[in-house]
Amino acid sequence: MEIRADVHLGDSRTCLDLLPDDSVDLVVTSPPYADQRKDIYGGIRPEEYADWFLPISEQLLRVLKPAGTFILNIKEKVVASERSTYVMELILAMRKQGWLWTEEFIWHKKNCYPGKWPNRFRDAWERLLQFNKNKKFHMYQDAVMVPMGDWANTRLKNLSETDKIRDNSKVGSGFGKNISNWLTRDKAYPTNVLLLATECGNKQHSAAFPESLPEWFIRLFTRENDTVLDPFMGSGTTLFVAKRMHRHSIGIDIVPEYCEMVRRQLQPVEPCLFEPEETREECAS
Amino acid sequence: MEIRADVHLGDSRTCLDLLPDDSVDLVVTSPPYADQRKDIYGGIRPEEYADWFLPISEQLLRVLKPAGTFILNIKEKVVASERSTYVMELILAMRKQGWLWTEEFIWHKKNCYPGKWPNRFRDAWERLLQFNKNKKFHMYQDAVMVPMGDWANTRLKNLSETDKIRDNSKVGSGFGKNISNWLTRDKAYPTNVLLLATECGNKQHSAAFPESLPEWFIRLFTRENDTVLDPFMGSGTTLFVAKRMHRHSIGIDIVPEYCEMVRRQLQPVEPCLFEPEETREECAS
DNA sequence: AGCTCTTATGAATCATTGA
DNA sequence: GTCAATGATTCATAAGAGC
Repeated sequence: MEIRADVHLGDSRTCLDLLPDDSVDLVVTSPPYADQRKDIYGGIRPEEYADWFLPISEQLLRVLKPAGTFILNIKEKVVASERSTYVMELILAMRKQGWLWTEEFIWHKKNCYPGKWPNRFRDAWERLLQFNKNKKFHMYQDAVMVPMGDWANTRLKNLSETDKIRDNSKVGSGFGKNISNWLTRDKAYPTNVLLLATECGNKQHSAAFPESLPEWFIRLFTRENDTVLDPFMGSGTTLFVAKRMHRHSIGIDIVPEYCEMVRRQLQPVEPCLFEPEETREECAS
Repeated sequence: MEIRADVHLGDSRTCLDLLPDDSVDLVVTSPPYADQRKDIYGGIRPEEYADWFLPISEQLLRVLKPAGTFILNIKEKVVASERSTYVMELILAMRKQGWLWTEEFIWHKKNCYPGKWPNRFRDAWERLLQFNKNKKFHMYQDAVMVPMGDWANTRLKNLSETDKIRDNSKVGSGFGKNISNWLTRDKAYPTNVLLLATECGNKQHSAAFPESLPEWFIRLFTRENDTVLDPFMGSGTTLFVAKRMHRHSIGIDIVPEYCEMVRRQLQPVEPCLFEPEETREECAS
């Protein structure tokens, strides 16, 4: 079966109209935070954030399947020495819209941004809010099991001293490329805290989250041939991960350059081997 | 100078009247969560939680010094498959009361309670909400610095095995015995995520937080001879830590047994050596 | 392959300066 | 006075080079 990956250029406030009701199994996205990156997205002010986002979440509620899940990655910024309250106000408003606020996962960032201020420490965590349409939803817990403490004990001997000291609890994070290779009897269920590093690669999108983040939620809330939606696609991390995991995906972004770039990278690489030079260059870019 | 540790038996809603204005440097407490421990505290329903807590926070706002800090350890429970919103509503209400919501620290629990549910993972984190009266408050950041990664990398190899083991797992959360002995250039400021284990001791109080938790905030927000208040004292962890760190402390609890127990344990142990048998027993209990 | 060393950089925050 | 732009500050991690 062919795995689809559709990229739509446009504003999620209008583009989501195109999607049919009850057609998406998982929405996972990281919208622009309030007052951030105003050069690209227009910069939503904290006090206007809920009003800006609610029409979008209303559409998401429509296109999501009854047993589907919506994961929202967000963090409030500091305004005048206080944490903004717009995320809390958004949660309260989305519940009135009909969403269930099922859970709040924490992304504990191993390598957060440096800095020093007189009355504040470095911010090392973000929210991963889970919303659902119904109390019953699909959750494939076995797909994200992590190696047990025993594994960590034996394996940790081979790690550097730094690793031992700074991070001696590998269980509970739930990440790793080779999770599927571990045997069931050696695995445990993870917690609602995700301990992983921010991406350090040279992504052109200024706020790309690490691949392991959508990967974990796609694994947890979908199966093969399900459909994943990211209404703020950005550099396309969610779509690439979904394709690799054999899930259909839909991405929406308002920036033409992102859409072009993602479309290009989504094309299969293999055919290039049999095509003339000039085409090969385009595929390789 | 004598370090005071006062224990008041009674309800914080009325007992706090006894304390003068602007007299406390730090409030750190873990109140009964909604609908928890109803056998002891009466069990506050989630929808009534803010109304129940607001008179107390109003008193705390009064007794706190202008440059003081209020740390509130709390986590919403799950009600009907959803996270309750009473913590968010409390934050919004306290801001209207005059509090500044300066920061939200995360307590990342290394060893959280085991268990398995069909649509939920283990809860491995709690909120540590920081409130202040003013934008300017006392914060002694140097007191909680942690060794740097590079330091661990290069220097630890030269330490003995004993030293390695003894210092294990203290890094990253700002805890440890000899932090003050390390040179300034080898230390880094911590983040707003506290990675520490839940206490495994056989405390009689059902919700005792680990000593390192109040210790960290006492170190960060007070100096010696300052005053720390815990309006929900419980087993008295905050008071014991404060006394050990040479801070005055005030504890309030509605349960007579807790008050008696804490008063007993706060008495110095040395005099028992010169007292008759029956008194010694009481001190030792 | 392993190990060490170097380097770039990531949804930051505050104080100050300028419009 | 309010708002916007700039500079100073800072550290864990991944990736890559070199041996």
